[in-house]
Formats: sequence, structure tokens, C-alpha cells
Amino acid sequence: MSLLTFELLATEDQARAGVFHTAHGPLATPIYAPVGTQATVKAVTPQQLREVGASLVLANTYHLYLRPGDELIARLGGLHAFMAWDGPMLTDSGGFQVFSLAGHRGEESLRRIDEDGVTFRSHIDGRQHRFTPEKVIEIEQNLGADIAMVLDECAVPDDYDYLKRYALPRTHAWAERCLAAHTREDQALFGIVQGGVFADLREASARHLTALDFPGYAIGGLSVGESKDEMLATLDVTTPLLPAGKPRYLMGVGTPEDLVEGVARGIDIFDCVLPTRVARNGQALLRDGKLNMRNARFADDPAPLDAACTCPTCRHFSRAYIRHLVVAKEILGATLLTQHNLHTMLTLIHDIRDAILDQRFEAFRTAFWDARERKGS
RNA sequence: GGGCAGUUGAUCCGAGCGGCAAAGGAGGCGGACUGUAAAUCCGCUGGCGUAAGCCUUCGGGGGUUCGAGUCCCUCACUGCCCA
Repeated sequence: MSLLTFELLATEDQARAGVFHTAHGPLATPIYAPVGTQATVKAVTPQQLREVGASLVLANTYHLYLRPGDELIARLGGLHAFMAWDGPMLTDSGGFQVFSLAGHRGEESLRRIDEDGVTFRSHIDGRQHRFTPEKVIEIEQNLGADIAMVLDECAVPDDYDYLKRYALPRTHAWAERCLAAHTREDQALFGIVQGGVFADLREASARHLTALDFPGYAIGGLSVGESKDEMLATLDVTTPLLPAGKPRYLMGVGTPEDLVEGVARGIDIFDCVLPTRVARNGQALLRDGKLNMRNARFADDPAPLDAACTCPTCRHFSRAYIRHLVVAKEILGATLLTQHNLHTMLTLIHDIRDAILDQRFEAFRTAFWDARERKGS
């Protein structure tokens, strides 16, 4: 199979199982990517990532450009060598940072967007920088991930006029410029469909971008404040407009439920900080719920986080011990919970894939929701 | 034996210096977290009541005052210093 192509192995209604061929090996989809913003998935080593079944890892253009610098990383052999991860990687463009830095902590906005790009101040030292589509591609090519993302504008999802007048035209123009600037043949550049929660905007965006023939398409601007129903309804109208022969990436999503429902709507790639972030904040994710490990009820609980789980954490450590680590603010607590949470997400997506390959995804989905309902009642 | 300093909400530390149910920590309990400025953030932490509010609290006892954790007397205990 030639590089950067997508092989569809099985489908069941909208759900798909496939393989995306990258320079660092085949990527079995659907897949869930842990987020390693600053060239590290916080609290775990690459070896631990591999142990819990990670295949694709995210990193971030904005953060690595500011520190330690994309040119330094390029000199040291690129992102894979730098962080010692030899599997597939994806770099986000910084579009989301432009969005999230806008209104942080009520401070004066750290950025200004215009037609040509975005001017922003570093959150680290306040120095001014400028991202244009061309600059972002230069950085991402220096980093050398297998998948790079175009610079987009991730705006509030319910401001129709703003999205239509400003954010979408910019996102589309920038996508074209990114594509024109991109030269690395071992790196796939994905376009990003925007349009908030509005079906007509999503459709316009999907049509515009698919005409540009990217090797893959992302759906951005979701899970940023809109309701779950709005997110799913948006997926319902968007994925059918994307080419079946290209991978579809739902950016920044999400929870176990989101994986099941996203796949059911034709998504192939997910990423989310949730499992790693909540781990550092003391929460264990289970396939059918979650546990707050600070809770007193776990103080003398000798059971593992999840009796059915085979992750390194559940094989060796009790809830009582993990609660102790979390309460005592010991760093190992974050590591153990991160491993467990990633394992939960990665085995879920793996099981989803197997179900699609066996043409029993719909039954899997029903059982998944039944289990959550039983737990909830 | 003498001198000085101290004893705060029944977990601990600690502000307080005439209007206080009493600052702030720690600890405890609970919640949140979705393309990571997050090992972060937000509640609650004397009792009763939905609430206005009422009741009980600042080592013990007594006093001054409209009113005392705050001022006076006395007792107890703790720490440092002098014998």
C-alpha cells in the first residue's frame, strides 16, 4: 500500500474500520490518539504508551514552536526522534490555541486575527509572534509528524454570522494556502471542516475542502461548549459529505460515549486530553462510568480500579493504594491513572474496530449503552 | 520563689485587639474537567431552619459595658528567662 492512503476494510452503516498508511507504520482505524501537547503525553513514557496500546500520538505546533522551537527539534532529527516515539504522530496546527487563548482568565486577549493570519502573544513570555498558513506549515514540516493539520479558525460554535462572514472564509482560504505551501511527501496534510453547529455552514465547508483533495479530513470546532445533541447532529450532517475513501478525524473528542457515537457516525480518528487530564486530577475512567479516586469510600478498597481491566495499573495496584497516592499528591498516582485511562479508551476503540470487522458494531453499541444505564441506575 | 509570653470555632496551625458565627491556611468531604497556559479549578467544612433568623462557641470563674474573643480581677495549664 502506498504512503498516506486509506484502506477501508469493513463498514457497517456509517461505521468504518480501515487502515491509514503512514511513514511510521499502518494506523488501524478507528483509532484514539492520546494528546502529547509538549512532545510528551503527561506523566507517562513512550514505553508505557505502547504498553497501553497507543498507536497515534498528538503534539502541538503552537506549544513546540514557542518551546523548545521547531528548528531545534528539526536539528535533533524531528519530533519522533526527539521524544523517542517511533509510531505515527499528528501535529495540531495551533488553531485551537488561537481560540482558547482568546479569552483566558479574563486577561486582555492574547491574539488578533486578520485575513492573512493571526498575531498573538506568547503565554510564556508575552513576546509577539505571528502565524500565517505558510508559517504553520513550515513549523509542522520541521516537526515532521505523519499527519499535519491546516491552520483553521476555531470559533464559538453558535455565532452564525461571525462563522459565515469571517471564520469560514478564512479557514477555507488558509486551507488552500496550507496545501500550496506543503511539500513533504511523507506527511499527510488534513483539512479541517468548520461551521459550528449549523448544517448549511458545515455543508459549505465540507464542499469547499473536499474539492481541494486532502488526504484526510478533520471536523473541528466541536466539543467547545455546544450540547451533546448539537455535536451529534452536526456529525450526522457532516460525515456523509466527506469522501468515503479518506480518513475522518473528529478533533478534541472525547469520552467513551463520544467514541461509540462518533464511530456510529463515520468517524475514524479521535483525540482528547480528557483521559490524561482527569487522570492527573484523580479520576479513573471505566467503560461504563467513572470513579473519583479521592472519594473516602476507596480508602480500604483492595480491588483494582476495574476488575475486568488488564492494564498495568489494574494488574498490580489496589484502589486503596491509588487513592492514597492521589490524596498524598504523589506523582505515581497520575502515572498509574493515566495508564489506566488510556488503556480504557484504547481497548474500547480496539473493541469497536473488532466489532465493525465482525459486522456486530450495532450490537456492541447497544450493549455499551445498556451497561452504562445499568451502572447509572 | 520572681519576671515575661501564651491558651481562638471540641482535627491542627493561625488572624483578631469593644459590634464576630469570628480572616486565612492545612486537613477533611464532594464536584468539575473533551484539537492541554490544568499534578488544575470550584463548592462545603458549629447546630437548627427553605428563608428572614434563632441557638451555642474563643482555657475556668467573676467583673466593667447597651454590647467582650477583644478591657479589668482571679484561678488553671503551657513556654522562655531570673533564682
